[in-house]
Amino acid sequence: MILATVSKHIRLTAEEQTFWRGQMRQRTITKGGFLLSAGEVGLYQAFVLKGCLRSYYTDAQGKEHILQFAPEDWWTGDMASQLRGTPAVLSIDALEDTDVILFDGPGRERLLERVPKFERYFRILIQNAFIAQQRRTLSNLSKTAEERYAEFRKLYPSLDGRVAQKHIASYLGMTPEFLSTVRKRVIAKS
Amino acid sequence: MILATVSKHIRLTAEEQTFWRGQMRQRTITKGGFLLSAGEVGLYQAFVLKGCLRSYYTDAQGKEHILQFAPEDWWTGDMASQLRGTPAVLSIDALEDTDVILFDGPGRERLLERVPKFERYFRILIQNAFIAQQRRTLSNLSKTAEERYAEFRKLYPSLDGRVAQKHIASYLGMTPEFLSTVRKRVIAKS
DNA sequence: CGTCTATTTGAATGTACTCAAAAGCGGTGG
DNA sequence: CCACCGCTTTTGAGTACATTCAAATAGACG
Repeated sequence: MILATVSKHIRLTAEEQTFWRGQMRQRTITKGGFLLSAGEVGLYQAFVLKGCLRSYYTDAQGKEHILQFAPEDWWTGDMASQLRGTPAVLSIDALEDTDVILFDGPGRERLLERVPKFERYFRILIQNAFIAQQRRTLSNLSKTAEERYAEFRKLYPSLDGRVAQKHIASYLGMTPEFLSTVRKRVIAKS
Repeated sequence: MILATVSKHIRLTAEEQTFWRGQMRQRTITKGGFLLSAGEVGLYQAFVLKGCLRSYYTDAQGKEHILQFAPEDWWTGDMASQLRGTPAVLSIDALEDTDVILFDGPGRERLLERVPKFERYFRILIQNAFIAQQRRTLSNLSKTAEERYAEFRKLYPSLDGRVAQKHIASYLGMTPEFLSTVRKRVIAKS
């Protein structure tokens, strides 16, 4: 559950937990449904309880590039858009029927005001996301396609085989055809 | 100055400013000198007052991959290492004689304890860094070498021509030879 | 079962890399 | 002040990795 995740980083009183719950809404997104379409303002950050979302960018040629998968216990959202109220660059949709908990900007602000400890929680959350993102940049710069695929399987153990290969290819920045040949090599080795 | 940068995001009393100053140390790193060598624990986050640092990763084949340039007004450091006390993956050295302000972990904790508003400052700081890092990942996935170089010139206007091209190539994930040909094309267009 | 989409396979192409050599540039010492 | 040295950048030829396009196979879902 989400409170278990939160309490790994900060300790909350019963009253604070209640308030926290009051600021969030729950929703189910059916497979193929959207949490956010590029161009809208991304009102929510979402925590995935069950299922899997993907956030992606559609380039000028109409190609989709997956920035992140968000299976169970991951947060996702277009942070730049929510924070600054600008149109979202990212789209977010569901690869499976997915249950999420949603946080809007005002809800977060109310929470931060009432329970300042959450500043810490959010800081740690984002810090970890940032560190992970840096690692990914370094991977892109220094690793071969084969190594990156192997790395993906470690990062998202539950997703290999669960999401379409063309999506994994998109996340890794290669064509599905090429990933197909890479897989043969990687799997042969393991 | 750094306090100008800080006060863009949070308001500080004179007393808080004094306390903040007390937690930081200033240092000069001469060209070629190191703020951090991979393998050590990265004790500091650095704010650059003047000059330019680079943080980079050295891969198994001994190739260097630049993660970030930090000219004036940028923060840098190996966050994962500082936070978790693990050996740094990154090295950080000076491309020019560079004046920095240093923050160690305990200093930051004291500051957060005494002036909790800084949670907010650090959160915003990291949030922006995270958003920027996501943008870079998307660039790597979706843009051509030419477009990425053009983007670099926008992101670091002061650095093109100021740092060696081989370093820019390393940051962009291409060979210096190839960047050289890319430049010809990009500059011809502008 | 049949249809639609995803994955695999293969051939041809292009983009970026390696290696090698020439040209440019900056600093240092004679 | 100029000549030389070392390092960076440019140029070019040959190569490798990844892409595109096309077709065949396999899987998923109604």
